[in-house]
Amino acid sequence: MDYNKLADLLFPDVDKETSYYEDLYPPRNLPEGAMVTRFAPSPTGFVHFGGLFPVLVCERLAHQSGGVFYLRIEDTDSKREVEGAEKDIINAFETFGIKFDESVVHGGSYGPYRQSDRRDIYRCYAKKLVSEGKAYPCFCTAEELSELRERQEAAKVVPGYYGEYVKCRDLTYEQVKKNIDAGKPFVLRFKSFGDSRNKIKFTDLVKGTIEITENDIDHVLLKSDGMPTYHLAHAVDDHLMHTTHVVRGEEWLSSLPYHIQLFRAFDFRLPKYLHISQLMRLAEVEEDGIVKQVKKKLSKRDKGAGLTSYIGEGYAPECVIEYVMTLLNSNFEEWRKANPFAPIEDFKFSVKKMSASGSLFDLKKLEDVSKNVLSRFSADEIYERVAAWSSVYDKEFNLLLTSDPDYAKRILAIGRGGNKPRKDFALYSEVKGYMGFFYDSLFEVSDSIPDNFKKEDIKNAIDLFIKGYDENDDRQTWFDKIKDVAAGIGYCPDMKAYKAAPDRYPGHVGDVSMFLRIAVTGRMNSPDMYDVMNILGKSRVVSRLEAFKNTL
RNA sequence: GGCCUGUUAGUCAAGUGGCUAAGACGUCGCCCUCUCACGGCGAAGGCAGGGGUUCGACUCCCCUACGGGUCACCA
Repeated sequence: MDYNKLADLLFPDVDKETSYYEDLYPPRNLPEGAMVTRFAPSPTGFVHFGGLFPVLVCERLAHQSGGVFYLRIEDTDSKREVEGAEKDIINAFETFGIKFDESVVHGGSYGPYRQSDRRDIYRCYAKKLVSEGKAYPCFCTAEELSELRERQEAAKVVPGYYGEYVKCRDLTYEQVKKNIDAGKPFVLRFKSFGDSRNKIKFTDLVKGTIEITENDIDHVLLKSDGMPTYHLAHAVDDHLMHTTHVVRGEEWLSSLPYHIQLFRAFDFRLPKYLHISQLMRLAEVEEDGIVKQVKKKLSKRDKGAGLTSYIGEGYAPECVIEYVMTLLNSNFEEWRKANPFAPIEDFKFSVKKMSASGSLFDLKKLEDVSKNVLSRFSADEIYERVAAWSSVYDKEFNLLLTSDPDYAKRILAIGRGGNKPRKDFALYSEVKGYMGFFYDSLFEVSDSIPDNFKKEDIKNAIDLFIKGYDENDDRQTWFDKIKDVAAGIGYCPDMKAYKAAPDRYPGHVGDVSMFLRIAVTGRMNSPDMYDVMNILGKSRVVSRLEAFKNTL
C-alpha cells in the first residue's frame, strides 16, 4: 500500500508539510526551567469555582518560573458550543487577577488560540500520520458501531474499535477510493500499536507513579466533519505551542495511554502531566426517604457555583484565591502565618505539596480565610474595594459610602492595623450590616434591653451620661465617666467587684454600657463604643440617646 | 462490569517502618473584656475493615468495603 497516495486521496486540501508549522512555531525562547502551561477549556458553559484549581496551578507554575501561561479555546465540537462563554472565561479570571499571557484576545506568536481556527494544522498532521501508515480512514456508520458495541457487550469483552473487531484498518487503496468517490463520510482512526496485556509505568507529577494499561484501541483522530478530536488536538497543539506542563482534570488519566502513543507516533516530546483531582461539594441526597450528605463533584450545573456569582455574593477575589491556595498547597497557611502581608506571588508554589485526592469545598473555611485576608487591608484599601463592589451590587449603600469617603474610612479604621485586627466580615456584602448604624438612614434600634432592668435606671443612666459627656475626653476618662454613671444609679462600677457579689447590685457598669450601646447603635453588639461615639459626633450621640429615652 | 485511582477527626491536612499521630477550620469550655470582634489557654474527635511481611506498621504487600474517574465522531 502506498500510504502517500492514500494521504493525498484523503487530504486533497492539505498543501503544506508539517515542517512548515515546525518552522512557524520554533521552540520558545525562555530561560532554563521556565514552564509553559495552558488553560484549555471548551466554551460549553460558564466557568465554575472548580475551574480556579487548574488555572491557579498553571498560572503559578508558569509565572513563578518565568514562563508562559496561555489560554486555548477548545471548540472543536460545534454542537456543544455556548454563545458568549469564551468572553466569560476571560473576564471571570481577570476578575480574580489571573492574567493570561497569550490568548484569543491577548494575541501571541503561537496562535491561533482557538482550535476551530487551527483546522488546517490538524489536518496537515493527520495527513502525515496517514502517509506514514499510522492512521487510516474508517467508513463504519454509527449503526455498525453500535451493533459492534452490542456484540461486544454480549460477549462480555471490552468494547471498542480494536484488535479483531476493526473493519476498516486493512482496506485497500481501491476500496477506500471507491468509498470516497461514492461520497461516503469517514473518520480518521489511529492505528494503535499497543497491547492491552502490557502495563506501563508512568509518573504523573501529582498522582505519582501509576501503572496503566497500554492502549490498543484505534481511536478517532479526525471526525467526519474533518475536525480533530480532543486527543489529536492535544498532541498537536501542546507540541506546537511548546507546553511543558499539562495541567488537567484527572478524568483525562484514562486516556493518557492513548496520548502517550500519539506523541510517540508523531515523535513529539511528551510534556509533563499534572492530573489534579476534582473539587467536591457536599450535597444532600434523598434515598429511601432518608436525607444523606454525600460528596459531589462541583459542576457547571450547580446553581451559584459560577465563578462570577461569588463576586456578586460579596466574596473578594483575593480571599477566594487565598482559600484555593490553602487547598492546593498544604504548607500555604503556614507560610501565610509567617508572612501575613507578603504578596501571594512570593509563596513558593510546589507541585509536590499538591494533594492526590479530591478535596471538599468548605464554605466555613473560605469565610475564615476571607476574614483574615480582609483584616489585613488598610482602611483605605477596604474602602476602595467595598465602594467598587457596592457600586455594582448595592447602589444604595454605595451612595452613602461615597458621599463622605473620609467618614466611611474612619469607620472602617476601627480596630484595624494593630497586631490583633478586628475580623468582623468575610464578605463585602456583610459590611453594610456591620457599619450601617453609622448612617442615620440605616440606623434603627433592633435590639432591646432585657426586661429585668428598670426603665428609671436606664433613663437616669442616659441623663447622667449626657450630662458628663465631653467628646474631647480620652478613652480612659470617657470610661471613668461611665463608671461614675453606674455608681450614680446604684450599679456596680467595677466588674470584678460585681462578679464577687452579684446579688448586691441591680446591675453593673457593663449593663450601663449596654444601655448606651443599644441607644446609640441600636444593637447589643458593636465595635468599641468610644470610637463609635467619636465618629458619630456629640450631637448625633446625644440625639440618639434622647430619642431612645423617649421610647422607654 | 473491565481498567485506573483514592481512603488519617465533621472538613482541609502533615506524616514515607520506631510518636504521646502536627497544624488549620468548625464545635465546646475557660481567660481577657463595656458588648461584639480579636487574642490567649484548654477539651472532645482520627489512621475504613481484615489478613500478612517485620523486632516493630498510618507508613510495605494482599483481600474486602466504600468513594472518584473512564470505557463517544464530548471535551
